[in-house]
Amino acid sequence: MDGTVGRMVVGDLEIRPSEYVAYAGGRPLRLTVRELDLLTALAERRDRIVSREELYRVVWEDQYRRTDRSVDVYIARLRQKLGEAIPDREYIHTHFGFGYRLSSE
Amino acid sequence: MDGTVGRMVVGDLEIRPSEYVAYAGGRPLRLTVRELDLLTALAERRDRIVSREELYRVVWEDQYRRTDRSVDVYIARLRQKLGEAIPDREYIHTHFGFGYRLSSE
DNA sequence: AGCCGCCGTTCACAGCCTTTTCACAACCCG
DNA sequence: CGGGTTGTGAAAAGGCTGTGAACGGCGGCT
Repeated sequence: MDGTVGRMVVGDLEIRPSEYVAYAGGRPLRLTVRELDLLTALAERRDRIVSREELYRVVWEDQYRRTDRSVDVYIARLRQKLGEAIPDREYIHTHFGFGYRLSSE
Repeated sequence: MDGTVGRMVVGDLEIRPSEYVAYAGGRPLRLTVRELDLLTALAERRDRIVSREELYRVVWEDQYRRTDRSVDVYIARLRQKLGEAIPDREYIHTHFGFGYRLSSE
């Protein structure tokens, strides 16, 4: 993935794509490469609704197939890890029929 | 739906079809796809009386049947959500026997 | 090589949200 | 008032999403 920025902050999240790390409330998250790529893609588009297709194109660098559930599965894993790190806070919102949105509020 | 514009303003409403969002008084509305499509169709024709048939053709992309109440039901839902967001203000007007009109005054 | 652990992909199915349909009340207008 | 039109809650139908689990590939280690 390219086009990344050195450092991005979304609420209590800090993402450093160039260093392949992300922090939640100061503590490092244990993310895999795909998870970090997906989180980065969302962070670069914070507060915007991003379609599954766009996410797939950017993170997987391939053409999206309507039946592919990869994005959903990785969203679930991100939610899980973010939820463990920072409870009582929803970062990733579902937009039914479109995709997802990472919120900074 | 196509032919949409990047950004439309009607009174305190702002609609951004390309981003799949609409704001009422600065706050985002929680609209479904159909609701947003219908609001967009009305906004594109603001201050004009639009027939049910035209709305159905544009939003549902299908031929309108006189007995179909879908447009009415979605108008009701839009009114509900707009009313919650901006009370004491009627945006969608009924024109008996013809259709509806979104007003900007 | 064989084993092990981790990661990415795919599948299945429950649960959820949206859309459509229906029924009846309320409304408009001649 | 009467007939057609519109408003709206509720239920049915349809489609989408969440998520645990299974599978296979890959790399590291002994």
